[in-house]
Amino acid sequence: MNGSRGSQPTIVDVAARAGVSKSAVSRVLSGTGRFSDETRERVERAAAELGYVANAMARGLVSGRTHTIGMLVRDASSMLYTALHAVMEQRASELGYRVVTTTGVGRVEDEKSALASLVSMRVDGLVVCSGLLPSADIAEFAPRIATVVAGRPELHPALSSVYCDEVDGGHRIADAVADAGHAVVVVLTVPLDNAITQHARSTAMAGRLRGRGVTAIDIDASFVRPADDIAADVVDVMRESGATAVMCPTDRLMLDVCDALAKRGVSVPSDVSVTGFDGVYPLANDWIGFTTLQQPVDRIGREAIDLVIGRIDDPGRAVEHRSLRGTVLPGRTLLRR
Amino acid sequence: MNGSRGSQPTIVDVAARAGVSKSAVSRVLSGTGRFSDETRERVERAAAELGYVANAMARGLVSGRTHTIGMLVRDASSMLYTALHAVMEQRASELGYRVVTTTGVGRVEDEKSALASLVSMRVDGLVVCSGLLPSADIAEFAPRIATVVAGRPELHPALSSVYCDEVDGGHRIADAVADAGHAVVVVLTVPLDNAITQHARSTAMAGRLRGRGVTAIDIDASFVRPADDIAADVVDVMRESGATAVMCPTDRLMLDVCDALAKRGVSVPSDVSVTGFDGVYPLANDWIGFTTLQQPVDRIGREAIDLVIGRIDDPGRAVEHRSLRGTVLPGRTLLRR
DNA sequence: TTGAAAGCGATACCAC
DNA sequence: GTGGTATCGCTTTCAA
Repeated sequence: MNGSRGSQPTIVDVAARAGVSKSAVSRVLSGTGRFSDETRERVERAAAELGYVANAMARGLVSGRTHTIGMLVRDASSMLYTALHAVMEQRASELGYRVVTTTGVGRVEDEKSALASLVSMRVDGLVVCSGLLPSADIAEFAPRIATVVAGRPELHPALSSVYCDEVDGGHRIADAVADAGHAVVVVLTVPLDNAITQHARSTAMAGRLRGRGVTAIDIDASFVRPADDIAADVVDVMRESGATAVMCPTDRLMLDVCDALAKRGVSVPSDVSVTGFDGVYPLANDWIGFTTLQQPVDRIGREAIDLVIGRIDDPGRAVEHRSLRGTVLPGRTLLRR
Repeated sequence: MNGSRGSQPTIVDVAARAGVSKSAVSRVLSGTGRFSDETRERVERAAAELGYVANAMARGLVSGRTHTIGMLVRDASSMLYTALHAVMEQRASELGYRVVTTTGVGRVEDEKSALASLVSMRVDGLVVCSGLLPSADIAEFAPRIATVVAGRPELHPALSSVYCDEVDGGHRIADAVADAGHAVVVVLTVPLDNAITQHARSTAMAGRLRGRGVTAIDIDASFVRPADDIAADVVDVMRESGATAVMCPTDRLMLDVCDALAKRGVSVPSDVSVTGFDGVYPLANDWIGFTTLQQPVDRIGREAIDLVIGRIDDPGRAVEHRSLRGTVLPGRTLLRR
């Protein structure tokens, strides 16, 4: 069967065309073993003429390696994951690996199946970037596949991880607010089961504020709540308490809240100061001017890849947890009182 | 060999544990053929106990189908591709397909190899989302794999495509500027070889302006030029010509230009009106207030998936080109003169 | 140096 | 219903 119909040419087609055995083709194309220049030339020409692309499945099936790292992201439209994705892709390619990405579409079940799908592809390593999936579901595969959790604090004993120090970050941005002289501050908090990272940072913010004698008022910012409802609460609380600042667990929510506040006649920052968290392009930009905590996304992504590949090369390597500190990105949305 | 070491359990391990043949396991797990309840129960239990995940490579090798759609994106950090990605993932999962994504890291060579890597995985279909890769490189695989180009006008006779009507979009946003009474307008133009889409839209903008008697002044906005240099040119041209508006080929560039202009003491929109193109979250947001042309990303993504899957199911299906119209998203950055 | 043959893990078609 | 067996496309011994 030659490539005349729909199917892809195989190594046998190339061998026939080149007039050599399929073993020879395999050696030439994978650059292993010995072969004459003549053989090499014939094989390469035949392969090119046929538009031959090796079947990674067959190859992986026998070699047991795919040179591929699977990346699970929570939400393809989140700028943070998107930024991580870009960094990892870059770093992996420097190290001779390919990255394939899958995502759940928001529900835990989907993420589980997305992860299983990566496992079924027998990727050499796994990088999980999702604050949603429970540790246990990830750890299940860790004994068999090099696995690293990126972007969330994950202290499971079987999983390595690289993440932004959420507590430190929450403290720093809270310090910025306290330093600016705000005495009553609204903190939008996210429940633990919504997103581990966001819960951690909002808790840290509120804690630090209180530790500094600032009155911190929590408002529930569960994912199910429309930003508009949250903004309504913020307005009410501001009226009752005289709060002068609002701290958000993400830049994204910050944007929605600013928008909703504006529609209720409350303008940022003249009526109220607002801070965010994440600090990823494009929202982290002077012109937009968000005051936020910038996560060290470049380092997180790069080190995550280095960690997985390290474990691929040496499965016995010890589990590591790397906590990286972010920095406050000053902007126009936080005013001195 | 059981799963005690690093390797994953196979169908043989499951069969042994369940005390049945591997054929039986295959039938139960894939739900095809007949089997008794007793068999099913034993197999399912054994599989669960072993944490068995079928090897997609072995499966794909024999079945010839992977139920996977490969998506090539230009740049994982571009918001437009990111938005497309999310929509496609969603739609594909509704239709029982998995999406795996790879990206080049900016260079054509990388994109070619990313594409080849998708082909080597023998994905059932291919969606190419990149304004960078030349048609010929994509078309090469089209006879063998269902291929659709999304997000760029692609009229190659072997490739189906879905895209935003760039010319219409350029006209509409230019009309908005002309309608607002601007008589001299700067258009940031991108060369054809930088990005086909951006070239098309900027050309359309300038053309329409001139057609309406507006003076359009082109400024080169090649990718290699820093936004700051572009902004410097804009300031010079404004001074010489009295231009009152700047049209950008993307929201992203618009953001950078606004920023650079602000740093030169030119504020938007009081000193100069600015428009963008793309209209994707998070920049398309009332609070940020960009006046831009919003691409119909949801429809593009959805229809791209429907097209590939259509061609997977029926390879003989005719090539289609769907041009979808965008809409002007009014904002605060375009002022009446 | 080269080719023949034995798998890799799953499916599908076979008799039983 | 069930279990053997050929097969998918490739890498990898092992002889020649």
